[in-house]
Amino acid sequence: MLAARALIGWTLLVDGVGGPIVEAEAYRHDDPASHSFRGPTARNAAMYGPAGTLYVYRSYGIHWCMNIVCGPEGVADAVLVRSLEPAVGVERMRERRGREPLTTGPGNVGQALAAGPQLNGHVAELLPPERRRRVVQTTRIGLTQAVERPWRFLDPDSPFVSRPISSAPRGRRRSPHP
DNA sequence: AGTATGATTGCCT
DNA sequence: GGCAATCATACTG
Repeated sequence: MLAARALIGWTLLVDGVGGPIVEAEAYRHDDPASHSFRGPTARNAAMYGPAGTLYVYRSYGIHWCMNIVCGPEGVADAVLVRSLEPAVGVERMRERRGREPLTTGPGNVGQALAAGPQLNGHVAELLPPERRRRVVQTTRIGLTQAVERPWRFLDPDSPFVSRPISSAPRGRRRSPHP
C-alpha cells in the first residue's frame, strides 16, 4: 500500500489522455475488500500480472474502474485510481463525459479515459511527478469490508479529489462574506 | 444539508 | 437470488 502513496502525482495516460493521480486506494491480496482476496477468477486475472499492469473491472454493472497492479507478479496487490487532475486531452475527456467533474471518482476516471475491457491486462503508461505534493492518508470509500483500514491516499491541495478528507461532505463551500 | 434509489453485470452463497 | 471498490437524480427538512 506504500505504492498507493507513491503513485500520487504520477501522470496516468491512456491513449494520450490523462493527468496526475491525486487520489488512490490500496487493495492488497489479503484484504477482504480486494477482488483478489478469494483467489484468481476470470475477472481479476489481470491483478496477478506484474507491477504496472492495468486491471479494469466493471463496477455496479455500469462503471469501468482502473487499477494499477503494484505487487510482484502472482501476488495481486493493486491500486484503485480514484481521481486525476485533467491535464492532457481535456477536450476528449469532455466529449466522453459530457459534464463535470471530468476525472473525480473512479467511475468518472474510467469514462474520461475510455477505460474498458480492451485495456484490461495492458501495461499502464505512467510519467513521473512534475512537482512535489502533500499526501494525506484516510479511510477508503464505498466499502463494506475492512472499512477501517486507512488505505486511501490523496493530495489535500488538489480540488479534483472526490472528498477532501475522510468524512467531509462533498460540494461547494459556503460563501465567506454575508 | 442529508438520505434514498435505479441502472446493470459478474461473481458470490 | 443477493450483493458490490459508483454515479446521477429525486426527494426530505
